[in-house]
Amino acid sequence: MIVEGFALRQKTLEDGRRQITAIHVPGDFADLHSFLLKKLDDGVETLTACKVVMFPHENLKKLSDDFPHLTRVLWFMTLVDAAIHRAWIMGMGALSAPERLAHLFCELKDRLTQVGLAQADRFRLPLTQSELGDVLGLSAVHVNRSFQQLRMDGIVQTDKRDIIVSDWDELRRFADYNPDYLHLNQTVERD
Amino acid sequence: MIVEGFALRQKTLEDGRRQITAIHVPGDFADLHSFLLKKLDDGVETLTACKVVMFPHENLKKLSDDFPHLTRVLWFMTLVDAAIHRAWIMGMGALSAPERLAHLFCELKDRLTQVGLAQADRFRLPLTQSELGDVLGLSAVHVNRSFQQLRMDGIVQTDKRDIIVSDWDELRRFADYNPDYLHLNQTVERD
DNA sequence: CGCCTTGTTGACACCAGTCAATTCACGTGG
DNA sequence: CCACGTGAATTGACTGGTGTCAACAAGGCG
Repeated sequence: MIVEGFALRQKTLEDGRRQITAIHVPGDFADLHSFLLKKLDDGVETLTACKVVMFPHENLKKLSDDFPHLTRVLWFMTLVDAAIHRAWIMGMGALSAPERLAHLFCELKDRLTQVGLAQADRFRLPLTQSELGDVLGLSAVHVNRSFQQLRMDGIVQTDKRDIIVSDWDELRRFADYNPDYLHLNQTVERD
Repeated sequence: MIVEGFALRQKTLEDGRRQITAIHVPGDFADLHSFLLKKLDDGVETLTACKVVMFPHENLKKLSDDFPHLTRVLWFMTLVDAAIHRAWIMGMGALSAPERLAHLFCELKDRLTQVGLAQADRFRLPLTQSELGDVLGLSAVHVNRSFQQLRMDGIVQTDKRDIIVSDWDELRRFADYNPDYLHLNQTVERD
């Protein structure tokens, strides 16, 4: 399923606590992981109106039988997903709340730029502060206070749901962000 | 590279903070992710004496050209890695410190049982409390206190580096643990 | 025996969660 | 056009979980 919109992947505990484990931006192959894992233990929820392109598992199976290179490209996409997971783990374990928020902004800026959905100084973030809390493992109130700190420090401005940053390098330094893990513009060699 | 021992995957920040993003148990294909991602941004460190079996990328390339089913099996293994990453994200964002520790114990018990390295009521955990802190995003001191709470609640005992649990179901309930994400015993269909 | 790593403990500071109230933005219906 | 309702953002007061620092105990090992 390829999504033309924003979607979230989340896990929910017995007592209602939930954690968002991935953010899918337009163009992402949202549940490619379910091709081989079959029953995926977490659910997907759309954030914005989404056009979805379905890809039946039989077709993927056939494709992976006949086109080794294309298979490697799809595999590569899931490996990038895993690398993003690791970056999030790093953020949740080692970064402060404002740093985590800043790190997420840096990542989304780069991912959205890749699909032409970010402007030079800003991008649209269709998440409420409460949802951001479920992404970062913070309470909604603390997300709000982290926002305020980034605004007071002058490294992030907001306008409605737009995130505005004039000096991305400053934000990247603040968040200790290194985009290598996204493997942007990398190609999967054919031979 | 297939490892016959314990190893850690970790990310390090500029200022020295580090976060462990994965624990490899004996039998894991430790850096299969680097096959297509090439430069992996995090490093691997061994915990115990390890025998390693190297697998050159050219061989993997050839294998994925000629054996679609085997390719899907390898792909599947990396998808399980990603599922484990998501479970860790869930734990770091939604669980308390003792719950996180208990959740990790449940996961390692199941993974070690699969390779015949766990006994019915215990398994060997070759990590210091400080390293556990870097896994769970906690300070070493707080890992120690979480240990004490689990011991006082009577759901975990320790003997040197052995983790001893008499009632796994109780521990699983405490940690809200569901092993589905490990996809144990699942096969990748050939046709 | 004495070092060195690991585990343990206490005191204290601070980051982050909770709860409740208020403001704000926005859409809807009268 | 305005009153109202709803969800989101914001604020304050307070609590509690977790980090930090420092000291000490407990083992493993040369």
